[in-house]
Amino acid sequence: MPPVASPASLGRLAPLPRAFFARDTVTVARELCGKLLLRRHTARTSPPVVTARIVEVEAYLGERDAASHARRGPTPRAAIMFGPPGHLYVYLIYGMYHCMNFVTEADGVAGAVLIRAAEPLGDLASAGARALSGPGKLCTALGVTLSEKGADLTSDGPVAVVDDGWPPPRIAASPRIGVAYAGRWSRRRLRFYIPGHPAVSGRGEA
DNA sequence: GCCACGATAGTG
DNA sequence: ACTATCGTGGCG
Repeated sequence: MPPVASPASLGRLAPLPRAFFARDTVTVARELCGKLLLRRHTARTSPPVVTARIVEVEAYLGERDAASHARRGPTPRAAIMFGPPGHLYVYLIYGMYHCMNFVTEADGVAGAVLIRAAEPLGDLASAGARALSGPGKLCTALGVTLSEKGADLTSDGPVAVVDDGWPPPRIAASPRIGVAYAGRWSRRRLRFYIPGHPAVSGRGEA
């Protein structure tokens, strides 16, 4: 793994712009692999910026995708998936875990990318976190909850994404996790990950 | 108003 | 394989 800049300097990199997210969801998902996640904490007790490298994501397409929360249209929970791209969609699952997604596609078109795993860097790594493997664990570690839902990813808000120039050696695809109920959509290869990366959840199979 | 059910993860 | 725990959305 190549050396990375200090967390402080990463915090000065420009967040990925709205145009990055305003594209086809699969394209955005693939390109998010290897990017850096910036979590800004406001509490003085926390470091100002925590960083992690995204190593696993899933694409959730619009209303036609039987595994997507958008499948029932713009309900109160999922309406944000239909809104402008570059915003954070957070939901509570099983009453105890949060999952974080980035809204994609043009305004009016539903789409989102679920962030499933990341490699802790900087202060997080120093704190002893070996991996942020699984969407629930990732949100717990970063302190992302429903109160961050709707945040703008393209400003210097609570969550942002930056490109530090690290090229993923390779990106693999597989069916999505935990969507067996979705019929043929459960078999589509819409999960993207960096094969062999230790932070990938489950078996990071090649 | 009710109630079954998760885009999960830790324990047995 | 079992289950904690609660917001969401389908249904009445």
